[in-house]
Amino acid sequence: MDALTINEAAETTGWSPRMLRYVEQMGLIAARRSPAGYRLYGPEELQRLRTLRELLARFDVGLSEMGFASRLRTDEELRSAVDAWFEAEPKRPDDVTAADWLRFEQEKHQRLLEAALT
Amino acid sequence: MDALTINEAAETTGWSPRMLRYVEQMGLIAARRSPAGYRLYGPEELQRLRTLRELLARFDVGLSEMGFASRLRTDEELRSAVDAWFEAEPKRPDDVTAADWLRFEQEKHQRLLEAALT
DNA sequence: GGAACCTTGACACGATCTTGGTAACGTTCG
DNA sequence: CGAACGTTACCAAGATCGTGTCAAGGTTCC
Repeated sequence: MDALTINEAAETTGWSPRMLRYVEQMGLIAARRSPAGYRLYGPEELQRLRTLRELLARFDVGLSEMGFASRLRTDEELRSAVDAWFEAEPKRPDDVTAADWLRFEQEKHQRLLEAALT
Repeated sequence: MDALTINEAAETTGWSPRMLRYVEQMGLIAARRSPAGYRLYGPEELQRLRTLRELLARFDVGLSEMGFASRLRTDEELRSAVDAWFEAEPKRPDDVTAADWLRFEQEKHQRLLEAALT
């Protein structure tokens, strides 16, 4: 049975148990639970936890920022609102047509992608 | 001459002057400057400022989170690192092929889109 | 049954973020 | 020139983040 309990997981990942719960609360890595409610970390989660640490350190990113990134990819409405805002960069009127067409194409693929993943 | 100074811009957008400077510092909306260094807000910026307010309020998002979203789309290395991390969701090996192909297609369009906007 | 674990919830503290205010100084314009 | 406005730089009150710790109680297992 290859699943570690929270203290063991903390041991091998470098996070504190407290932080593992926090990471879960941020919606980033939710361990599955034993029948009694104990968190169980499999190899997948352990690896992701280590990778997450590297990522945060390397780019000086915070957990809450990763939490937001997570929101961006689960909340479709938020994502498109944010995308729309950024895409409204100062542009001359003629840029619109081509760019908008491309955007439509991209979003079509996006929808296909999401449909394929459900 | 249709450009407002910072206090006027604050008036019509609902931001405080202090916050307009802060928004700029977050890398979200930089007004152009007069020869003397005064910030000048054109209709584009004013509209974006209003939209930004709505967005933040509607989704309960903070400026720093939008700042991070901005980082995500300018720092290519960061973006791919974050994407990679999220894509490493628990998935069975067979899910990969179709989804990955679609993702490739989507990214191709993304690149085209970015090229078209520069 | 008791030691050693797990759970959630709370309090706490330093660091950082948000936002306003003020000071010191340059610009615009009647 | 002087009033009204802009700039940056700094201080400060309150909120949030990251993290530890502790309490009250359930689980595991010898």
